[in-house]
Amino acid sequence: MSPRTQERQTQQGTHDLRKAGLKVTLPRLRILEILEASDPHHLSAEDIYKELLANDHDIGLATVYRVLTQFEQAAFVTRHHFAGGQAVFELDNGDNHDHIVCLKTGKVAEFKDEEIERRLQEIATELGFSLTEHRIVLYGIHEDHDAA
Amino acid sequence: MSPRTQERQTQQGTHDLRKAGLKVTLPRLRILEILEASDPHHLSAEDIYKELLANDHDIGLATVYRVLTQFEQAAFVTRHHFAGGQAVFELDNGDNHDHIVCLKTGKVAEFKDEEIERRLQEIATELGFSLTEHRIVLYGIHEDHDAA
DNA sequence: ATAGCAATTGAAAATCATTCGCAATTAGAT
DNA sequence: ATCTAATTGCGAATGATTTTCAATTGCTAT
Repeated sequence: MSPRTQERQTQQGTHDLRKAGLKVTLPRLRILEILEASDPHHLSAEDIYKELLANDHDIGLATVYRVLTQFEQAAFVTRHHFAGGQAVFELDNGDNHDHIVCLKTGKVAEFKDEEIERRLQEIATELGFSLTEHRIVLYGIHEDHDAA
Repeated sequence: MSPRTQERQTQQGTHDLRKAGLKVTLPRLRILEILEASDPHHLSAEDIYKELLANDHDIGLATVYRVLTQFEQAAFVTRHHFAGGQAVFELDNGDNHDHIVCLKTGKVAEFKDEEIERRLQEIATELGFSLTEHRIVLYGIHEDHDAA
């Protein structure tokens, strides 16, 4: 990552944090940077914690969880509970895409489809709901799964 | 529940268990019965455990978890991780429907839609996946949420 | 029916992910 | 520079689920 990019991201992060009414602290900036650098991958709190340690940043796991929860409330990130275990987080670019997970490799791909969105909206309305959000996760086998 | 219905269900359960290569035990039959009786509601392991106790069946919570996991592998039940906390289970009737959850009341409604299914199939194929299953959860506010 | 063995169970301890309590630190307003 | 509320780190606590292990039970071959 170029120093230029780093700088721009940090400024961006500072701006986002202020907008959300969160103090600009090193842990928050660092976590934002890690999320940005990993985009569009999905990281668990533990992943982020390890990445912080690997960069000699002594930030506690509890703080990572707290910050991620705040980021979620501020709509910076989205929390997913795919299969089993721990939640994963990804930067929310506002496009609210959906996911397809390979059952062999665990790899996650993303997609977004107008037809689906429109139809889900209709369905919710038919059932008497005002739709707030949706989560779609497809599970399947990617064709390249055994091509090493 | 009539004795007749009870009997039929138990026989059915016995049959299902045998087919799945599971020994026919009282805990497994009782848990199956509770799932059948509650259909189509979603029960947590704890819910089932409490229901068992309420009926004077001394079955441990660990057993409930073990049995539910076995039932999931045998495709008798589906495990869901809606918002927060504990997993919930429901009998799998083979129709693989989807869910919409009210954010106010937590109530869950179900739906199934051909158009959605068809389109998801297409999307998976376009992305190079062979689709195994899908999970859709809509979150919204039901219009009757504040009508007491 | 009955003995034998593997599968199953209950209870308690262990584990895993996540949250909380609290004293020490820090960002940002005055 | 000062003050104060927000934030952090650490360890303990929590909640859900899993594991361990000895005791029990279902099924299979007498």
